[in-house]
Order: sequence, then C-alpha cells, then structure tokens
Amino acid sequence: MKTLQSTTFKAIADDTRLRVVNLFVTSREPLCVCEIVDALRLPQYQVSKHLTILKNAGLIIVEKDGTWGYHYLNENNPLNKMLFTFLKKYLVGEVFDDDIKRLEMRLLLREEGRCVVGFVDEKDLLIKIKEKKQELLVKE
Amino acid sequence: MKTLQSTTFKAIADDTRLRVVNLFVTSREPLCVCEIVDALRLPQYQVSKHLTILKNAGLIIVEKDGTWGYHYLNENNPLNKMLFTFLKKYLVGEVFDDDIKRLEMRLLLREEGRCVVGFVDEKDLLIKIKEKKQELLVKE
DNA sequence: ATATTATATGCCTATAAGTGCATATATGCA
DNA sequence: TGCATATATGCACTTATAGGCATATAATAT
Repeated sequence: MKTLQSTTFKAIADDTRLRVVNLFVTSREPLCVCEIVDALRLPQYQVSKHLTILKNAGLIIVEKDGTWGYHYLNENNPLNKMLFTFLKKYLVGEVFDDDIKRLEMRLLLREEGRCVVGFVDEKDLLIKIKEKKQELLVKE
Repeated sequence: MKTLQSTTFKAIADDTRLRVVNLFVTSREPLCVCEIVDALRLPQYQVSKHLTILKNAGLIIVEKDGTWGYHYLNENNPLNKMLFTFLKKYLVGEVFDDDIKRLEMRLLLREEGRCVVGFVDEKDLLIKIKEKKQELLVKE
C-alpha cells in the first residue's frame, strides 16, 4: 500500500531531479535532454536516467520528435498541478537560479521554438549565440 | 551541496512519515508518540525512529513533559510553512483519512489537553472513551 | 549503407534507508 | 529502592538508489 504522494516525493527527493523539475516549473517549456544537460552541467546519462525516474513517477511526459525528446510536466493529474504550483514558489536558492540562467541562455539557440543543436559547452555558448544573432541580422 | 528542499523531501518521501506529517498538518496539535502509534497502528519503535528522522530534517520540534514527548510542526522556517500549507491540501486519500479518524478518537482520552495514557489497543479505545464520559458525568 | 547525433540503458559498486527485535534510558510513582 | 511506563536506540538484515562508464538504440543526413 504505497500512496501516490510518497511515490511523487520519492521522485523529487533528490537534488538533481529537483533541479530538473525546477527547470520545468520555472520555464514552463518542453525541454529536450541536451538543453537540460547544458543547464545543469551534468553528464547526459545522468540527466537521462533522472528523467526516466520522473517519467515513471508520472511527473513528466515525453514526446519524441526525431532524435530529440521533448519533456514536459504532466499536468493531467490534479495532484501534480498542485505540486508544480507549490514547487514554483518553494524551489528558491542559488543552485536553482543558476540553472535557470543557463537554461535561458541555452534556449536562445532554439529556432522557431525547437531545439536544433546538441550539447553546447558553456564556454562556446556565448559564441554560438552571437553567431545566431548575426544570422538573424543577415536575414533581415 | 545539498539543498534544503531535497533534505525536506527525503524526509517526507516515505509512506509512514507522510502519515505522521498528515496527523500534524491536519490536527495542528502537538502529539506524543503513543497517540501517533495508536493513530497509525504501527510499532512504537517505528514511529519513534520516523519522528527522529523528521526532527533531524527540521520539520518537527519535540518538547518533553515527563516521559511524554510532545511533537509539533516546526513553523519557524518560512519554507516549512509553505510546505505544511501545501501538504494539508495535498495529502488526501483513504490511508490519511483513516489515520485522522483514529487520531480524533484517541485524542478524546486527553485530559485538559494533555495525553494521560500510553498505548491503547484499538478494540479497547471505545470502552475507555465510554469510561471517560462516565467520569465526566459523575463530576457534573 | 554508413556516419553522425540524440537519447537510453545495462552493469558495477558504494552507500543509504527501512524493518524487526531486543534492549537501553529516563521519568514518575508506590 | 524498585517497578511500571513512555520513548529512544543499537544491531542485523535486506532492499533501494545514485553515480560512473561503456555501450546500445534509433533517427537523420550524406
């Protein structure tokens, strides 16, 4: 006799997974693995595993688009909705804020709302963003 | 680098401890171990251990009164207050409701708001409550 | 087809966590 | 002082979990 609530809390009772969930509740964007990897600066296999755990706990949903996998919060469950609302306020702190900053940078590389690059080393990110701005200028 | 939030979630990521916390957020009463034992119908050593975990996580505070130990929610922390408010709405379900019913019965045995008996087997509880009512009638 | 890329997963190891039982501590009372 | 009672804790056992590494899968593009 396991409660749904304890299953959920087990899923988020881990710093890495809290950081992942924080990305979702703050950005409210479907995110793909590589974007999360870059935001958290963790190995891909770690992020992938933790996403699977969150998925199995019913907290997130995955939609595949080619090789890319877009993950987003599962708001179908009323308990989940309550949880996410709560977490948005509850997850405060330097770690979480820093992750969001990196995610926001990383999302600048999207094209028409879609992820178009894989992992981007943090030191290359600013350069890539500049290139993208150049491209946009040329198009105009 | 462990976040406060993950520590907290680890503490409540367990069915038994969620049930304990549910007693607190619902009753808003300081409770002693024997009352919790009777409400949850779990061995005393289990309840005691889980209370220690909740205490170490900073979620509850204990105040000793003789052999009795009154446990109550630690509302000193703003994050905790948010959490408890959330949990009060979030912890719904048969298990939690049943626990509350048994706790409410059990609390009828208090005298002037204090616990005065140890463990009471569920089948003796109704009898004891009746005895108490008799006593009160005699006093009047 | 083959190479590239995005993501998932199997195996290993170390550590943590929950349960049960017995027992310790500590306070109150006769 | 000695006994009953409320609560805490140490030990043994078992299971769960996270991290690291290598590799598998699967879709795209050349």
